[in-house]
Amino acid sequence: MQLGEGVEWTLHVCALLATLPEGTTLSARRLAAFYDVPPAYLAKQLQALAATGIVATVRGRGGGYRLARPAAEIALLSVVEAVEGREPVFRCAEIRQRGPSAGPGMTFAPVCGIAAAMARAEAAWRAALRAQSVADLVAGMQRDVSPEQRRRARAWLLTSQRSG
Amino acid sequence: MQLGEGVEWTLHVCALLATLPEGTTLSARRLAAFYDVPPAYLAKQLQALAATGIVATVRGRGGGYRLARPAAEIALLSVVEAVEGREPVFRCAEIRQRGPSAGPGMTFAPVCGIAAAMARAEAAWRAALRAQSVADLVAGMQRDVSPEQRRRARAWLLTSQRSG
DNA sequence: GTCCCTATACTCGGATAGCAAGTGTCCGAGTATAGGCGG
DNA sequence: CCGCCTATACTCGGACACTTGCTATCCGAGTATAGGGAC
Repeated sequence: MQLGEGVEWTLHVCALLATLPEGTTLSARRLAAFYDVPPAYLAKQLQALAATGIVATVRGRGGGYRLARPAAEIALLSVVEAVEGREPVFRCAEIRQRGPSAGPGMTFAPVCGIAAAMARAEAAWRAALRAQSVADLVAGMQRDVSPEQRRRARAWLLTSQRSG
Repeated sequence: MQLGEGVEWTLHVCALLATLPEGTTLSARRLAAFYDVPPAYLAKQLQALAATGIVATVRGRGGGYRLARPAAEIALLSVVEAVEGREPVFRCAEIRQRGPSAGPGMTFAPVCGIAAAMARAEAAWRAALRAQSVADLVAGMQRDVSPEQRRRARAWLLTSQRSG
């Protein structure tokens, strides 16, 4: 079981978009060049973010993506769910109700105990993701990355788009 | 992202094996019949459990599987890791170090902030799974399932193996 | 009747196909910009 | 010189191939049992 690459990509993108000046956007092509990932595939992942309202899109020449709301109001859980879907990680097929021991007229507990146990763990995972926001990521990066490197990245992002 | 069916199957199997009398075993064929799942595929999942020492195997006629240690000492995390693998759910490809902004001589934080955030969530998930044991599953089932149904299932499990 | 031997039936274990979902790509719809033209 | 029109270039968005890993299966290795035969 593994999360798709889109999760890592979109989280990085959200953190980067959060540092943009107001009213600015970044195109999928430019973002893909910045991270050296397949442009078309990254665009597909960003579509999912746009569909759930995490990022807003500006179409046409000079358009691109920007955060739809403040970074502090975007939980990591929202991004993960947007890309990976909202369905639970553990799917209960109710095998307890199958087989010879499950004859007609048999009653079962409303929810399978195993499904409940897995759901508890999953709830802890979701709670941890819900407690962290994109703003936290930005804060962490601004603490870890040197100012020189931030300046360099910012300069590249502001260069003409023909260099991509 | 979804866990394989093997997780649900093996958890049910562990809970069932925990209720067996000492010195008894259940074969993969019999377990598959009990839950109405593909026998060969269930056997494959049980191999993973045997490889990590969760269940012990008895080969030859009349053999089968039994728990290798008390149910209270088998955390759900052990079962999940045995079937799904120990690799982290979120894989960090270090895309922060790629692209044009990552020139030579650039230094990065020891761990990516995004990877750290995802690791925190995953740690919460693992902790919740580690805090619950197979014995807890058994206790929950004995509380929810009616005695009549338990008797019926037990009777089926003790019947001759030719009826499979 | 008792012991031993053999054949059997049942078990686990790993190697082998099929399929779904994630991965990657492409082309069409849409829009702000840039340039040219007319007034 | 100013405003309008058109062509363009760039953008997002959804539809179409490909690859990896999950799903499912089969056959071989191994062992306790059951039965028959010899003593």
